Amino acid sequence: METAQRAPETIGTVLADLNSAQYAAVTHDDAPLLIVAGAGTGKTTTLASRVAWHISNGIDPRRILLLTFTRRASQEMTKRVDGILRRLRGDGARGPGGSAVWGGTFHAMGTRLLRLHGASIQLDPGFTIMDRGDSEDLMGVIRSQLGLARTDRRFPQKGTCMDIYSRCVNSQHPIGDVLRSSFPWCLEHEDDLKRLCADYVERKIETGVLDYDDILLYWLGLLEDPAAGAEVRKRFDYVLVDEFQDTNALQARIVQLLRPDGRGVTVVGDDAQSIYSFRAADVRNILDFPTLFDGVDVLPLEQNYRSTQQILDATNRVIAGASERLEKNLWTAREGGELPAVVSCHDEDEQTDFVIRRVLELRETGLQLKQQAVLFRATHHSLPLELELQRRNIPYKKYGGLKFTETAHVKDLGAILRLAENPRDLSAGLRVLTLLPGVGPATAQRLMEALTEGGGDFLTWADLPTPTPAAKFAWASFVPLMIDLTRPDPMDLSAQVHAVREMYAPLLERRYDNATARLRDLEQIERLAARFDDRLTMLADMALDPPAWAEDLAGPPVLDEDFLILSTMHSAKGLEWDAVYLIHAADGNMPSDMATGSVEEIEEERRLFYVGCTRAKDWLYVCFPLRYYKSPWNHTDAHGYAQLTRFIADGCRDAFREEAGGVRGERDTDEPADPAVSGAAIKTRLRAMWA
DNA sequence: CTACCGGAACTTTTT
DNA sequence: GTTCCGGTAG
Repeated sequence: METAQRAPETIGTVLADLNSAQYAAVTHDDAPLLIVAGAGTGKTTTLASRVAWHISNGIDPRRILLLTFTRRASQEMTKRVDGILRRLRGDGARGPGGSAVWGGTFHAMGTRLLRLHGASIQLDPGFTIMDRGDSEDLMGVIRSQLGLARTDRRFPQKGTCMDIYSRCVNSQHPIGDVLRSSFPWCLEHEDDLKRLCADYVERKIETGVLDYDDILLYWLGLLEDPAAGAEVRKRFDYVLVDEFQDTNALQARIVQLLRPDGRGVTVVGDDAQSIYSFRAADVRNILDFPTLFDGVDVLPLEQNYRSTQQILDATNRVIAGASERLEKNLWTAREGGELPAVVSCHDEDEQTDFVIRRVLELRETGLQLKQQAVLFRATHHSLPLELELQRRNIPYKKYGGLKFTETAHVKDLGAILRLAENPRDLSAGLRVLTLLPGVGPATAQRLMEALTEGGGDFLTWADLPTPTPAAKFAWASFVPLMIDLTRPDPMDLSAQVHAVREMYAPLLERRYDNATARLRDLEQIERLAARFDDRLTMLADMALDPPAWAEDLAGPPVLDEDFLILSTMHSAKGLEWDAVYLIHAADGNMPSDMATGSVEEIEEERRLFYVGCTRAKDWLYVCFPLRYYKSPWNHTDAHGYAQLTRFIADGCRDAFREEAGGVRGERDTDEPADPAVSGAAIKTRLRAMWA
């Protein structure tokens, strides 16, 4: 507990912990700055210190905009900044207004700015936000309304349509180019896709709804507007961007227009870790940053504080195969260590066995479960492992994959609140209405039209006869609820959620199994609602930050709780663990068969694999099953043989040691004969002696 | 027009 | 296992 009074420190002593490269980056002047931060080089420390540096120079924190990739990253950053500021003030207690910095994701900050300034570009600041699933649903509705659902020449599914649309917007390329480069199998539908996207756009405009991409688009629009742009620019002296390698064309343009001369702009990133091009992120943004402004300085951070020499050697070899890169020579002072291992397993079950066995062995030596992580390419890759962990009562937590805010019951509740907030919101309305028994797409459509004609007043519905006999009962409680939620004197937010819950509970029970668990989630949301100032803010947070909601819904963390981490490699970005297990590292999964169409795609897979490997501090296990039982959906006993990922097989296999995943024979050979023992390994063993 | 059934086709990564 | 489509009963 930091409650003791301490003497105030100077910024100089605080920065004394930094190495010279970090120090130079932190104290760099206001010229535009690109920090090329290799994996594990203290990027977060550096960026947080730079923010603190600005503040210690007398800059008002509210004039600093700090854009991060996830809220987890932004919280971490804010925590560090606050920590430094406390040291400077000399108080141990929590200081006031610590997080006055504008910090968050592009989407979260864009939303905040659009609420403040949207009116000046004819955007109703009361807009509601569709998450990815809502957008797909709307796309699906239009898709069938336009008659594109007929089956004779199968039209791309709503999710694919959404991908195509989003890709066009984010890359700012015409649909023809996008189809040719990324969705060649959809080329024959180009004209229909155009109609579909055009309609989708119209619907969003008519209904006062923004999707993820719109947030960036309107933000850019705000900046391009002479009057509004000037207002927004006036707010910030400093703009710092984390993970710049994963920004897209729109985001780069936004940064540029926020500070047209580049002064006060700092971006941090690692081109070797660019892994979001499927979301239209463009490595060129970081490679070409030096040409974005005049007088850009580039500072590399090359000392890795994370991994042992042995692991770093291996990961440097993995990335050496990449084509175009910003020059970096990562080195570490953490000499020695255990060679990372390539673990060949007979089949998937053996892989599961191996991981669990080794995880438990390391735990025996004192390494907590949460210091170990299992990483994989696709969310479903972890399913067998999850089953086995459950069976054996080993706690785990999974990042990436299905979010709680994407589960049907949470979405239903959110849609009811969204409809109350914005009665024109079509995706919310159709979702809510078709929840009522006896109401299908057609009736829902009709009711939404009536509501819109009635100016969005839910009394319109009260005057209507019951839409269909089957809906009688639900309709009688639903309409009064909506009227109640839109009263001029609103109840407090928890009470609103409570009211929604009361109406929705019987529908939920009728519709889904394990209703009790789902109802518990909704109770949890009722409690969470108290945190928010208003409904609009809560809904935006739900849409823009699903992971945080997943954590919150999982309940308050138990203090001494320990759990194994499971994560997609994408979600593992920016994190680190003592021991890392990459599973399914076989060609076909890594690189994924879906992503071997072009050299660029394969290169991105290589970087993804690199990101996975570089999460490891002391132990790295790259596992792959030799034998796959194919086609999980048709239950034949067909199987195929797999090979180790080409990213190791092609030329850096000697940076790894070989290990067999089976139990037989590897017991004795594997134990501590290894002469090179890292500091961490010694600590672990020391601890284990008294465990 | 909705609810439900069967067959067919599809399964990457996420703000 | 899922989603999507078309057919059919009420």
